[in-house]
Amino acid sequence: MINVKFPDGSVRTYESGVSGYDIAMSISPRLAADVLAVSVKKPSEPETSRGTTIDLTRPITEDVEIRLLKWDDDEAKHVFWHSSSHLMAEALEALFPGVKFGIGPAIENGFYYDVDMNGRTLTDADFKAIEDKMLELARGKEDFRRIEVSKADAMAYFTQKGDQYKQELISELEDGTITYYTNGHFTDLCRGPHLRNTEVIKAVKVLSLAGAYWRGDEKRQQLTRIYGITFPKKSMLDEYLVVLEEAKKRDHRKIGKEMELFTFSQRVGQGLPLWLPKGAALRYTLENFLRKKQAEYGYLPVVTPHIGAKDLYVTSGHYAKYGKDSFQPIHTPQEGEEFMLKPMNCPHHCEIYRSAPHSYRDLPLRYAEFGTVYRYEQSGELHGLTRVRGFTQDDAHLFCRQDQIQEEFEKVIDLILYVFKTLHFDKFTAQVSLRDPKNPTKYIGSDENWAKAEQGIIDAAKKKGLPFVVETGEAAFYGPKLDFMVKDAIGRSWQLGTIQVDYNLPERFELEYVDSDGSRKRPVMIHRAPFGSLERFVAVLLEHTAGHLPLWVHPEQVKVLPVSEKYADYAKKVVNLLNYSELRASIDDRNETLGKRIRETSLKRVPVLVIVGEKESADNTVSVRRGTADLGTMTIDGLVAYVRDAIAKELAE
RNA sequence: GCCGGUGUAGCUCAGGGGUAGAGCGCAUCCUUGGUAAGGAUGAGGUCAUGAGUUCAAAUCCCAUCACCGGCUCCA
Repeated sequence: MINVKFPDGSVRTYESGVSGYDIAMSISPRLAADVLAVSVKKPSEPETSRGTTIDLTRPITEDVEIRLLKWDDDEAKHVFWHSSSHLMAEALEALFPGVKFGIGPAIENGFYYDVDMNGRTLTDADFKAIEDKMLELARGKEDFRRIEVSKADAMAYFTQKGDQYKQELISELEDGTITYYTNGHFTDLCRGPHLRNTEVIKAVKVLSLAGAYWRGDEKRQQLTRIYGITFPKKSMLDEYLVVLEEAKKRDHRKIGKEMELFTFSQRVGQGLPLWLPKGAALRYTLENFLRKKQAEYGYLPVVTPHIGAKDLYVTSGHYAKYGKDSFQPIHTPQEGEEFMLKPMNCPHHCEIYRSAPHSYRDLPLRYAEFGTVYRYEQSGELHGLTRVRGFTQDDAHLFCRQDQIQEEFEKVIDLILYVFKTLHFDKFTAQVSLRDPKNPTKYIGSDENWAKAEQGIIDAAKKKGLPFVVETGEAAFYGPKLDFMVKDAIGRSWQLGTIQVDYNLPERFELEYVDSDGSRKRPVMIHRAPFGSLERFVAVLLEHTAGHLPLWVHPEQVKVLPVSEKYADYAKKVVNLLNYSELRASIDDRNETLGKRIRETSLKRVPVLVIVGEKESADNTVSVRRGTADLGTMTIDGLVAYVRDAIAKELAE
């Protein structure tokens, strides 16, 4: 007999070998019908462990804590979608005999399977057939059966089947640990866990196709990745599709067009954004906000040119690393003279540091620049404002002594958190990016410097109490990073703020300061950018707010609507007074009905609407509306005070 | 760069082997309005670009370019 402890603390006793499904049934058949998988945690596992998810049908043979997982648990969804990928594979095999399979995992929303179609091209037109087949198979109530196999048998099976991808995977597994899962006519190499059977899969949608390199290696075969999603209820699928549609409405490319913030021109070139007047206003507001804050933090603004001699980047090491994949050198009438468009600001800032000798007393020095840089991103990578070929970093480089790193680093974290907080980015992830020890040629600098830098970042993040995830192999080639990642409307993660500790560029540029004992020492460099880039930051800000920007950054804070053209002069006077008070206001005196102009102003997401007519012009007042709320009549001074106060409140939050 | 898709008016899109449509926007006129779409008239397109098939191509084929979804990459 074994003891099974439930999340509410109660304990029940069962025969050894009881399954999760049996346990659920023993409580209620209704529960058993809803349970998709079970999580078990052995007493030996640490307190923090979430337990291990296993098949509902697996025998449990020792005392455990269990959680019966239903759809609302992420672990259950994961099992559901993983099983769905097997169901899709079965459908694919039925529809396209001879198809070979790579891997087919669950993802955050749904699942995919990578398949080799033997040269056949799948298109959207095939989706319906795949969905129908999946539903047909699901209705057949196929059990998922777990089978343990020997490595030799597994290899023999997939060799006979001619699936080289599975053979490769098996070759890397240890004998005795290999399992199959079979549903219907489809058997897959798989660790599981899976659903009991396919019957619970009631709604199926094949979403999209993509090419995906086998094992993520662009030198290897490209497989067809088929994305799909499934649900236990048809209505859930419908809801999901609505949510997807809604998310698309928050796409910054769409909002940017609607709000007239930025555009692209094929003539100017791919990935080179053109900022329209309103977009420029938004950018300037963000820049000035940060300029002011950075001044408080002791940053010194510098300005450097958009190009630099090629040798500058040879010195920094960037040329060796990225030279081939960059915009190529600019030639001059002078034979052999070459310049590069600057792909980053650090080498220029290093040269500024070198322009004069420095005492230990001068440090830290914090050079800040909104530096526009140009990177020849692969064409397939370009994406709205989030990935472009010309962009402006809110860059700064801090040169400090070894004993100052910790404090400087923490102050940078404070600054970034301040920026994020002010703009209500509360759902960011802090990510510590370390080098990949298996791939040392990707990096420059000594092991010792790397170890120091990596430890410094981790210590600082811990000291600030910042929860972070560690990603190995994500470091820059000259140093580790602490990145602040934020998701866009459809869940893609983008790096915004970044802090990097760098022992390598100071060495390559032979930067020095004179220490208290008169000896020459090497400063440490911290690269940092709270926004990351203005372009990407604006993009993510637009998606987060769906374009309903905070008043303080909004490029069009107030729109003044005269009731009829008789009051246009008064309206202009109001606009002038607002502009004079440094508020961004404009008039809409088009020959349209008031109702229509109100509608359009609202649709354009202008936060404050001011309406003036006979009454207002007679007694020097305005009628104010914020969104859909009528704020009544105020004096013009009262309006200025109101808007200023609203802005101050936003900035203080 | 790779896989798949898309490209028709400023925007959103319909159409489709016999030389082009809607709504919105824009212009002009009427209307002079009180809190989410007033009316009329009009301008605007080498149907992304280039080559091909055809008596005839915006439509079919190919290439190129750009964009979209992924993959790879991201100093």
